[in-house]
Amino acid sequence: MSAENNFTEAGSVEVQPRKRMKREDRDREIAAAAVAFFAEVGFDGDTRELARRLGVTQSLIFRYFPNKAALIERVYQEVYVGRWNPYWETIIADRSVPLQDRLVRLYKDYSRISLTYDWVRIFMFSGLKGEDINTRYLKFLRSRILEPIAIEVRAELGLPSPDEIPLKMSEVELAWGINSRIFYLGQRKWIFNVPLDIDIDLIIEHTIITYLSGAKTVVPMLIKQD
Amino acid sequence: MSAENNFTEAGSVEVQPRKRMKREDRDREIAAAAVAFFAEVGFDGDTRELARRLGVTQSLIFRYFPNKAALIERVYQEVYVGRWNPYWETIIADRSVPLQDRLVRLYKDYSRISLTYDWVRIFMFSGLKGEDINTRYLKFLRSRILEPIAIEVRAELGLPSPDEIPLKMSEVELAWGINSRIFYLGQRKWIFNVPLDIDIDLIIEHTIITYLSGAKTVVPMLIKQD
DNA sequence: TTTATAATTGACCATGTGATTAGTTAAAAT
DNA sequence: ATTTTAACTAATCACATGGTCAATTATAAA
Repeated sequence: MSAENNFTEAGSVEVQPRKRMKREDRDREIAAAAVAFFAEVGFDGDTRELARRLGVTQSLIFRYFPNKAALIERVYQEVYVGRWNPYWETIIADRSVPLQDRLVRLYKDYSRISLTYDWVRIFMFSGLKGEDINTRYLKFLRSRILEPIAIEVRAELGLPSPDEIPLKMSEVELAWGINSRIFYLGQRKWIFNVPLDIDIDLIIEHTIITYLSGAKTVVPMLIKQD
Repeated sequence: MSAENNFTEAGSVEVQPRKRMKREDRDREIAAAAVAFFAEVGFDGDTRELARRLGVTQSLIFRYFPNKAALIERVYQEVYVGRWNPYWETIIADRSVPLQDRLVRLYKDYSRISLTYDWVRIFMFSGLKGEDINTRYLKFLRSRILEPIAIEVRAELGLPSPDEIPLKMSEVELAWGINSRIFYLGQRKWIFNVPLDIDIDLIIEHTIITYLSGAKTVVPMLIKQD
């Protein structure tokens, strides 16, 4: 958003896009176009085609980014770092709201970011390329979202807190289940071209219900095992 | 497997690999190497490097495959078509075995194929490339595995059969949850480089329990809705 | 209006890559 | 042994791609 500055007031004349832009603006424009472009064709997409889409010469891109790798690095920043919302981390622990509602709210909001075309595809392209950004992101996700969820589930079920019995890895694995479910929706839609027949928000609700219902059965088992 | 024909009987001398192979053998050798190679680097991997790994000239590859696209097509055949096991389809409907056991058995076996390095990565590479093989595969999976599972769940819960009340899309969506969970394990391991802390077979068991437990709660709700 | 600044371009280089083809040679057939 | 077959190679083409740099020109400052 905010990429458009050619607003047209009622009755005014359409403003032609500036031929020459301020460094900052052009920089942002290139970055945004790169996100969309690489999301579509992958990081092997060539810079000439990217330039063509920008209506600009290829050499201009290299006046804004020292090389292609730097441009790709910028794309990662825009998509992963730039779109993380710290609010997600706070929802989870708010015990004034029923756990099921918290999780539904969290994942409905999270999916608005992470189930976009750009996000899903770039995540896979970078993963397949072997970039460590994915590893780092998922570690972050684990500590900020999944482990907190596992802790809340303990409380919800009236089980001992992690202080008394440390979180088992399998409890966290269970929480991965939610994420895998959500992420797979994005892959079906944006990568595999398999339509989702029903509303995503509804699937999220079912996913949470299924998770909590399963946790109720499984987590007590897990804790008992040494 | 079966790529090795230089078997060495006890005491016999190591047989040197033939410089010139029969068309059939070389054909299979190239195809196998292509699977491994493209799984690693993606379909933009160049044929010269592939040839180097085979210990062969690049031009030889083009004597066996008319062009690179044909080689890639062969890779799809090897990995998707060639590794599907019809036995999976029969397990599901065998009501002499408890449903939970059937599903655990099915997915443990399925995961031995679909959670390999080659399978997972090529699936993503081809998906991102926009090939329709993924779409076709997932449609196949849906009709051969997921819908049958949803039907068995109806029976298990003593609910009306699909003859009386047709399967809801959301019931099938629920079954997608199993698959997404399993597939995500493969992605974590082979793409995102995030170690799985616990045994895959154990996760599969938990996944099935969670699914069935969730289905018990959700499916009756789904059926009632018009 | 003129000058200074910097955004933008066009031509070019070096290298990589899919594909072709004429020739070479190991191995089977005679 | 000799001939025949076909597996394999070396050289090469045409084009694509990341990156460079001197020249151009829109825009703001004077």
